[in-house]
Amino acid sequence: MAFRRRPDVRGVPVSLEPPYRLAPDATAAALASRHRDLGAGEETNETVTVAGRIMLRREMGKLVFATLRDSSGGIQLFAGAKWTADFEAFGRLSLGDWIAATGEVVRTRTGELSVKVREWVQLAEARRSFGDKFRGISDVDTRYRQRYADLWANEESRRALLLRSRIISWTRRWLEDQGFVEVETPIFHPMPGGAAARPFVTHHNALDTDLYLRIAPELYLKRLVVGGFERVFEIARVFRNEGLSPRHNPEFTMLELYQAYADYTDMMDLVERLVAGAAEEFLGTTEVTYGGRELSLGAPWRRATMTELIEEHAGSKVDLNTPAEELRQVAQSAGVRVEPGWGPGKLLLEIFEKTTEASLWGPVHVMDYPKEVSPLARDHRSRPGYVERFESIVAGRELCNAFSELIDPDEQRARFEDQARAKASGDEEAMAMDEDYVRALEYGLPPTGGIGVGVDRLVMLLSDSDAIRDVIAFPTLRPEIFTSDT
RNA sequence: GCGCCUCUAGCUCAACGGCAGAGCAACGGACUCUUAAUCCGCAGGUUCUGGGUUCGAAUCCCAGGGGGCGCACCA
Repeated sequence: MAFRRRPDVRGVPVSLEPPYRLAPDATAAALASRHRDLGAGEETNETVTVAGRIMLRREMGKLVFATLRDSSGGIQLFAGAKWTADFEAFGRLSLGDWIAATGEVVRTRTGELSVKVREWVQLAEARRSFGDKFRGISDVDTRYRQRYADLWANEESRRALLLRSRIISWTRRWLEDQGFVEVETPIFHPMPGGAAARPFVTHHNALDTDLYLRIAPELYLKRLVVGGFERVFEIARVFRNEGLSPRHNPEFTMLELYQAYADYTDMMDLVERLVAGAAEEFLGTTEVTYGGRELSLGAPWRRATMTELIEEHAGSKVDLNTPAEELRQVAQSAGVRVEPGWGPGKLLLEIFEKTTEASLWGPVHVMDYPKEVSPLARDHRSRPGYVERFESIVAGRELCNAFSELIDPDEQRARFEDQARAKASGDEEAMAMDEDYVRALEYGLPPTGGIGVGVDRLVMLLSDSDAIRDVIAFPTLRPEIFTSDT
């Protein structure tokens, strides 16, 4: 794409060299609130320095009005030949230029709060245009690739990223207030584990060994619980080598936390309080709309078992005791491509995902997954063949995955062995035996509840975004090919 | 990976087989209270790329590239 290189500001440089530092002493928002009562046509003696980008400009002969925007909002600059230094040059500023302006706070006769510019300096030139001054940039590719331009041009983009920052910060405080300790665990893993996903592989030269970018921090966080951190959490960037979609980015952020002495029902309470609390904090209500559809995030959320939900939505009464042949038939008639190695647990999960999950709007905790598909969760206390695991569906999507953690080292070893067998027979996402993790469990992991929450999805939910890319500053894209005219 | 859609001026979009256009931005000018200022003027193109059909292609066809959406996979 070609760009406009500004033809030297009509031969006269607006300023020779931007300053190295400056001290703006007012923001647009602060001025607006401080001078709310200033009447039209009134002037103050208060001299301020504001800084930001020129967004709009209206030339009126010997007067120039410009709209300056800083991170707090916008304010008008009011320049006039009679009182503004370098007035001619002021009128030649481009939309998008950064400037600092000093002058008195006034309200114009037509009622616009303004800084009456005495002195000003150009801080940076915008050689490229920010697009249509009214419609901004809407080309999706340009928006994500040139996020710096998108963020200036589109209020919605800014708003989503700001909300992301605030949600993460609020979550951190919220957890710390409850005694959780934030930790950092390795991103390089000698073997991928803690989730079913294909990893990215890299290589360490000095150790001459392959390392995997983590697909989940889970196993390290539980090692920390073994080590005595009774309540830990990590806001972890994780990496999964899978397809891109409006809801999937290869790197995404997961909040994982582990709480000793808790079980999965405690995790249900916790996620309800987290999501409802964040909604209350940032939207002022737990009654939200997502994609035009109503959603009530207030606790408590519905709790139902996977088999109950299948019966409700698919009309099939199936569970782990259903004869394998019948399960296979139900799965096939639901459109699942059944593979030979699948046991009843896998079939049940597939039936659920195909027939039921998409029609759930939520919020609902889908409880009690088959043990066969949950290698890290503890056996259900009363339902043989199931584990104490739940996923919460909110706005039709999986928001979190949690369980009463498996704490028995022998059972964990057996589960890993099953996984290793699945991997050997071609399941690329199956886990491998993690000897060190089993060893950690042999030192004793107390009963523990754990949960992983998709942070990007939480932000999407509260910002009413339908694309994960909207809540990630720099989403993964195919690398751009640069040519001479880009 | 497969299917469908899409790509025209810096930006947002028209033209849909018959002279490539508009608004905004840019550039020159007028204007002492504008608010997407207004007005006058001027300039701006490998219509994503390559090939084909046609008297004639931005438009139809084929191949490639970028992007979007859906499916698959997943959170």
